[in-house]
Amino acid sequence: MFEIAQLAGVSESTVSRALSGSPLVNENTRNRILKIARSANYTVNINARNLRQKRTRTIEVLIPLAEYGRQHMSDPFYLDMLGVLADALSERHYDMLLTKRAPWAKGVETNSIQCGRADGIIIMGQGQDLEALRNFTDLYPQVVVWGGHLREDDYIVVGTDNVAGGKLATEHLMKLGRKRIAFLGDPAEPEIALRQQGYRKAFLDNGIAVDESLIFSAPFDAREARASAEKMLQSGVSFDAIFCASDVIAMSAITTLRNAGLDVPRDVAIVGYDDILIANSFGPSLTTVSQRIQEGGKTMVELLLQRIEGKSVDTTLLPVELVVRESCGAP
Amino acid sequence: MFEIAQLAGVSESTVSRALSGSPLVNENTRNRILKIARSANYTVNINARNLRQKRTRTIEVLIPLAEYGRQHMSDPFYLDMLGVLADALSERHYDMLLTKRAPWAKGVETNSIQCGRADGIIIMGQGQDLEALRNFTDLYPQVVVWGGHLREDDYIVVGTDNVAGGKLATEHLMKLGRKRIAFLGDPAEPEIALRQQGYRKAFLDNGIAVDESLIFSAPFDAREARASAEKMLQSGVSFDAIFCASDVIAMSAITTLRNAGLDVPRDVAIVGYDDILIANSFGPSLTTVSQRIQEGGKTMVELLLQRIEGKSVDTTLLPVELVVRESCGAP
DNA sequence: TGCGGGCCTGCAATGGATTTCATCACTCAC
DNA sequence: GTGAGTGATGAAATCCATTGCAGGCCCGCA
Repeated sequence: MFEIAQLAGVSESTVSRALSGSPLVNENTRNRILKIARSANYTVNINARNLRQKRTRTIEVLIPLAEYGRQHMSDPFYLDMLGVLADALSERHYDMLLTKRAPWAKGVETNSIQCGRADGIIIMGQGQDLEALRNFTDLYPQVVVWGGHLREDDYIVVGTDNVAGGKLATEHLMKLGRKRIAFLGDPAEPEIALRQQGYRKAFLDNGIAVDESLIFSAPFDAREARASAEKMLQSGVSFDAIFCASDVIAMSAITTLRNAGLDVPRDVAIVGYDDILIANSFGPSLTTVSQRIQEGGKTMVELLLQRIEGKSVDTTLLPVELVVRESCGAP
Repeated sequence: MFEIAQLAGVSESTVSRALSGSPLVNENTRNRILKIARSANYTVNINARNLRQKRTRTIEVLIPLAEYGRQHMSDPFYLDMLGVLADALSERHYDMLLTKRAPWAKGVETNSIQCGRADGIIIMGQGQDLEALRNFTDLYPQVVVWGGHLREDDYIVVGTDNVAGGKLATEHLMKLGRKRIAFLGDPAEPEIALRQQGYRKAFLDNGIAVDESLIFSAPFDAREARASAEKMLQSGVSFDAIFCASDVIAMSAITTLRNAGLDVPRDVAIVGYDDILIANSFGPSLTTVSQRIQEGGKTMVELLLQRIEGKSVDTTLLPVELVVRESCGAP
């Protein structure tokens, strides 16, 4: 920067101001400096700037990513969300640091906010350890969490109204005349538990008793969705519809049922949750509860940046909506 | 850090050395300092460190991510790769900066290497503008590219032997006795072009003329794969097998064919490319050419770090292998 | 002529760690 | 007893940009 200052015949202060678009510098001076900087192929050093300004314009995003060792598949939902977040952040000139491990995990001695690597964190999903999350957000409030709305958590949560979503999906199947509607999903994940709650609510509100044998909620995640669907079949329990807690689960279920010679949706109707893009691309396409990924991602970024600026911010509950994607899935 | 030094009764130099694990500091002193630092909840400021050391222990990863505006879907292949990269990088104590836009794109005035944000860049896919990529890597050699092996490019490329892979896939279909094997994929992407080359080679090497009407290579990408498969059907060209340039395309094709009442693989056998995890989870599962995502991701990280350390490094060609995932797809 | 402002610009302090070089206390060998 | 060698620590320079404050200049107005 000193050299640029020399070339332009001004001080470093002026160069700095010119490059950062400060209104304190004269129009002509600025243009001259900009031209010189460009021709010298000069860029300000981000680290020096971060150090001085005590902020990094970087947001950490925490995502459960595929684990190849154990052949664990991560849900394409995250890929969609990542795309939206990348757009929303870059629009506001923020960078995105991607991480798999939670800052409170064992072996992680510090976190990116504390050590000045990021200004805030977006956490995708509450995960299983709700208390660790709560402790962390108590210490570092510059956090937004995607997930379900549990009691009075004091961190900012963005996500759909999972109970309403679960109810919506289930009632949709009821309206189709389905009598034995099963639930498939792992309630260890808070969001899924809420969706299951919505499923139950649909029955209760319609004066029907919940048949517990129809709730398949043994612990599993997407990677085992297919196996679980097979277990459903083998269990001998009869059903004519399934509310699947995610689109990936729904797609697995459809495949499994079809392989078993069943007709979807004639024999068994399916509804999913998420509305991920890939579900459109091959099918059969789904009726699904939209997670409003676009809206949700943008909202998370907005709220986080507001909180970073010190504004007080409230948790956001996104309204749910049932969408039908293309033709051949459940009607 | 000054405060920690005070508490421990030593100088800042010593604290710094103790915290960074320098052998120059006495065992006892180190432990004392570590204990104090922990109890004071102190962490070194990353930006100051980066500034001083002129390196960030951060790698930028460039990925074509989903674009919701135009409903563009990004291939789950990238999600798998992201997981592997995240592991490989964190194992070596590197962070991952995720970006959608190429540093040479319009409106991007600088790049992360130049401004000190990252030590190197991993670029997923050569994309369409080969020259821009070449110019960029000429200026900044700390780059590894995932993609196809084109002539004598001087940047480091990691990827499977796409020609061999294409040939392998095609010959597999030939061995199954298929006579009219189609190709589906967009050769605008260099990797795909090479796979198509392999497809042609399979015919030539077996003394069969290539039927150009079987090559469906109109420009499109994964988002339109389904539409393209439909066009194939409507074209009236008869075929009894398809070599699809990616698993996503293959899955779309399978769906489309089945919706049209065809039996896969009896009427039409399918082979894909990538071996993505999600393909196992719902199906029908695929015969596919493995991209060795795990191996490839690790290799990219290794080579990049070596180059950053100044070692001279060579492009790596991963051998191809045909894998069959589960039961119900093409045999 | 003198004074209050407005507009630019420069000086110098600042942010927080790393690292070179010097120092100092000791030991050991000759 | 002296010099070399070793191990641990500290002082101070360095990385590079930002910013509060002070100052210079010009203008208008009294």
